[in-house]
Amino acid sequence: MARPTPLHKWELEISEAIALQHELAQQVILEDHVGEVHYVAGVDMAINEEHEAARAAVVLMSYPDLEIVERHIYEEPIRMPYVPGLLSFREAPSVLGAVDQLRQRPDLIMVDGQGIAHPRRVGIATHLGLWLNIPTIGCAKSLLTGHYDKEKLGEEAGSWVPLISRKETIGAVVRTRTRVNPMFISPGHLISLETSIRYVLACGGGYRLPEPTRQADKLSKDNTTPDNTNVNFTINYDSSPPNTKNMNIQINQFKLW
DNA sequence: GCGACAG
DNA sequence: ATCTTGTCGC
Repeated sequence: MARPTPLHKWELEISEAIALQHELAQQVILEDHVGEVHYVAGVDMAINEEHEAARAAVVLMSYPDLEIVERHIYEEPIRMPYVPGLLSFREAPSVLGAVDQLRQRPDLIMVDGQGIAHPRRVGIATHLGLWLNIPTIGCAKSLLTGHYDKEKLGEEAGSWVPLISRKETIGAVVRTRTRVNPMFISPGHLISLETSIRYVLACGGGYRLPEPTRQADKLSKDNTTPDNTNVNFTINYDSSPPNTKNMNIQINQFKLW
């Protein structure tokens, strides 16, 4: 896939990253700019503590068949610690490294994490959508911010309730599987909440996670040496070294929320 | 003031 | 995210 023009650099101080999110929030589009969907991609990342490496994975699937078309892995040194609200600065660069390897451009991307259901409305799904200019959906396994009526959420797959923050609907709590903990779905960029929910349910393969994200999750965690079967494995040995020490000191000096 | 806090 | 065994339920 052709590399998009970089929107900004990723090596930022915490205060700068937060300021950047405020700017990016102004550019988010929540109307549907989703064309015909033939390909859906799922992205995820895993950490190899032992190697201090981040392994991002992208799985491209046909839609609506949900057959695996492409699989790519991208590995590089961890560049940031995990800071609530700043996840994209830790994971997005690696994810982009994996997405770069796609031959076919996805019509829609499902991301593990929040879209606009974020304190500044710029979760990792939103950030990736802005960077790639491709519709994205945030598919998180737990809540970051917002509240919802737990009583009104049905137990059956397909039921959902709105996720509210500051009197606004920022996403939906969706039961993707009967009697299983719900997923926190929110639009990333170039898509509406209604459409986001529709595609998440349409990509359900009988598991809690939507199929594209589930496949990417599996691939990123797979310890066995990736076989050459539809998997491209790229390692960036000389990317910018981790600057986690400075970050850890900084974390306590800013209001992250 | 205290708690909450994607992965 | 990651650490971890068995186990309850459809």
